[in-house]
Amino acid sequence: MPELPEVETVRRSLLPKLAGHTITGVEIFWPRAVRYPEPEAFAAAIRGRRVEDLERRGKHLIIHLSGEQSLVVHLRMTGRLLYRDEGDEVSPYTTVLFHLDGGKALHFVDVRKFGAMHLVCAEEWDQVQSLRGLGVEPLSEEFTPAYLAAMLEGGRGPVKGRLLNQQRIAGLGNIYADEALHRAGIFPGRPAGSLSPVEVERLHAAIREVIAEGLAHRGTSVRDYVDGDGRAGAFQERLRVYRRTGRPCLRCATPIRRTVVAGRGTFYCPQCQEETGTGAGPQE
DNA sequence: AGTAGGACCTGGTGGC
DNA sequence: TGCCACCAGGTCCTAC
Repeated sequence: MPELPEVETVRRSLLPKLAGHTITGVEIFWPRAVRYPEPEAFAAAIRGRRVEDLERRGKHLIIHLSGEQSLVVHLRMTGRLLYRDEGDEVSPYTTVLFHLDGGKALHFVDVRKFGAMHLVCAEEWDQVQSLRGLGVEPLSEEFTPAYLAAMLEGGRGPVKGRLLNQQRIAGLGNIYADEALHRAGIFPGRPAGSLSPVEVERLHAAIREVIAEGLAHRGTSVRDYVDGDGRAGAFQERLRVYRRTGRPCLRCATPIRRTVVAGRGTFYCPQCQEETGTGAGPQE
């Protein structure tokens, strides 16, 4: 689920609720969800810690705790972090349950069980492999057209593959990559290095635009995603290609197609996103 | 170097 | 209606 806008929405919804709570205990129902340290050590180390702040990096949610420890959570495909009352129903898909003071609890619910968490101090940061060498944040000042151009330069593989590479840009996933490429009028399978400077500019603007709009609508709820209160997002109503196979392109009415690019289901408009890449771009 | 393919899990959906 | 492939928003590992 969670790409950057979804994880950021979870962060914003949880911060005012979690901040100040002390973790009084933890129940681990699916030990593999706890990647570091070992589950027993994890449980012992997290008990008594107070939540100080919540940060996001790429698709990671980082819960900063007292005592210089941080809980790094990755929701992967179906993970949900839910702030609940103690005694509320616990879903059978709950992998880890944190008990909080004040009669509250934080449930990590994850149907597909791909979600993972690490409890690390500053020196152990490298234990979280997916945080190592993470690329730039797409809404940061570092992410410029020149950065995007350098990132795509010389690439013979599909441009979409580069957009999904977290070492280059942190936080883009399958939905927002497809949406950005459609808005920029670029076929996802085009070789990364084949984009003209004008196309790179358009793609840069489109990436920032879809991420910002996704955030403004509190994320995309296609299936599982909800924020820390269990509320769905609304950006799915504004998707222009993702999961719209056969339905008319909102720009030119050509039926949207599905294909596979970089191993991922990929949606595009064959009219607005020409495979040959003439550079003509989307026609208004 | 970079990319493709399988693995990790389980449930929902589209097509027959 | 019912069944069953196929598909799923992410990342990691291995093999080319």
